[in-house]
Formats: sequence, C-alpha cells, structure tokens
Amino acid sequence: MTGETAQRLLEGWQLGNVLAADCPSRAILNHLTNRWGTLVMVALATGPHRFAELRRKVGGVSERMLSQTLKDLEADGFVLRTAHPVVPPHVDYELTGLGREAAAYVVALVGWIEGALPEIMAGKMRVAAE
Amino acid sequence: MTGETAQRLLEGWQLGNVLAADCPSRAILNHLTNRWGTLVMVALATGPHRFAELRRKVGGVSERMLSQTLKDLEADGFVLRTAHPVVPPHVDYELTGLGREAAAYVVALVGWIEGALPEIMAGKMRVAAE
DNA sequence: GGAAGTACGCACAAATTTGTTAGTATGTAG
DNA sequence: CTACATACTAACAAATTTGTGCGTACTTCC
Repeated sequence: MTGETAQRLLEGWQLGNVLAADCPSRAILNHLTNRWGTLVMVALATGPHRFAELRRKVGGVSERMLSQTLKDLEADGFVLRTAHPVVPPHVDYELTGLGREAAAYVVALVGWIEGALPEIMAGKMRVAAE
Repeated sequence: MTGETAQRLLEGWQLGNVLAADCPSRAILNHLTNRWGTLVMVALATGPHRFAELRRKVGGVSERMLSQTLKDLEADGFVLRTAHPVVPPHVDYELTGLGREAAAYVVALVGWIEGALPEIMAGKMRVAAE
C-alpha cells in the first residue's frame, strides 16, 4: 500500500467520519485496535484456535480479557464461535469472511511495524543521543 | 491487500513477535492504535496541521490527550513538530516519511471499516433480531 | 481596557480498562 | 481418590487512561 492509495482513500466518498466523535465506526475501530483485539486478530489470522490455545499464543492476556475481546469481535461479526457440547468444554474460534478482510489490514500494519522496528528504534537512539 | 498477502506476511521471517508480551513493537503498535493515535494519524495523513486545528478536526480529544498523543508519535519518529518562535505560539505537526508509511496502513484499515460499516451493522441487526 | 486565541504543562478527579481470585461440571490421568 | 484440564463468569481490587480546570505571555480584535 502506497501513500497515494491512502490519499485517495482519504479523499473518497464518506471517509473522515471516524473523526466525528459519534460515528459508529469508532467502536469498531476500537475493538480492532485496543490492547488485545489487534493481537487476537493476528493470532486468528493463521487459522482456528481454541480458547486456551489463544491464551497461550497471545502473551499476557488474562482469561477475562480474552473472553471479553472475543465477545466484542464476535458481536462485530469478525469471529465465529463454535461450542461443542462436550465435557470438558471445547470451543473453537475462527475468523469469518469479514474477519479475514479486517485481519488482512491489521496483519499488514503489524507486519509493517515489525519490519520497520529497526528503523524506528534507530531513530529513538539518535534522539536519545542528542 | 488480500488474505493471502496477510498469510504470507504472517509466515515471514520475524513475524509474530508482537504476540510476545515483551516485544518493543507492542509499544509502537499501542501508539498507533490507541484511542487517539489512530485518529491523529488519519487527520495528519492529509497534510500538516496546527495544534488547535487538529483538536477541532479530531472530534472529542482534549488538549491534554492531543499533546500526549503527538508527543508519543513524535518520539516514535512518525510526526515532525516545528515550533515557530512567535507569540502567540505557532506549531506545525506533520508526518515524517516513516509516519506517512505507517499512516497508509492505518488509513487503509480505517477506510475499510468505514466501507464495511453497512455490512457490519447489518450483521449486528441480524443477530439482535434473533 | 477586556476578551479571545495560541500551545501547551500541571495537579487533581473521574472513568475506563485490566487483573485476580474463586467457582462451575465432569472426564481422564496418576 | 486427587489433581488437572476446559471455557468460561461474577465480584472485587488495582492500574491505567482520560478529562477538567487553571495558568502562561503576548497580540489582535472589539
């Protein structure tokens, strides 16, 4: 994705609504970009996962936060929850079609950050050295 | 960006580090995706802005949060701050090269959300009607 | 001569997010 | 027979984020 693409998007039809405090897209954006939402999307981008599996994969989430995050993402239609009625419980989480689209953007951002990390850190060093 | 691209990114070299709780990319990700960071990046994507101008553009930010957000983004090397030594103060904020790259991803995500909003909301309606 | 605009920093308060602990039902391994 | 794993939830506590109001130094507009 290039700068020009961003520019075009920005000047398009209904864009810029998020900048309005009461646009519903704010909530969606929030679910996708809050502390755990992003990481859960990244984790799920590789395929379905069970609850405990996700918890181990996403370093630092508590069970509470994970289930809350999953619930939000499910309510937005990004995640599909499938509970098998067995004991002990067995629940699978996977991205929906919409979720896979969203995840692509999130993964792209995260991927870019990780790639740019050396440059970003180098910049910080340079500033710190002044 | 397609699902396959995301998939490829995900399986690449150093990817997946964000999932580790102590990866420094977590902090960067946070600055780019916390409540105001995303919106400020979107706002700045169209060009340089002054402080008060940004405040008006990004609906709902307080002065405190805006200056804090800008400080974080500046420290990461995404935003360039230029203060003209006049009175009353005049300060310009604009994206750096790195910032423009990052903004492209953020704008893409936000743009997608706004475009997908009808579908997302429709999904919520459907669930609520059950 | 008073008000407003500028780009903030600071102290304190409120709101929101996050974590912690305990508890559920039951099969399976030791 | 006991502990552990599973996928959670509720209640409560702690931490973090966010907001509010005030002050600043000076100029321009009424």
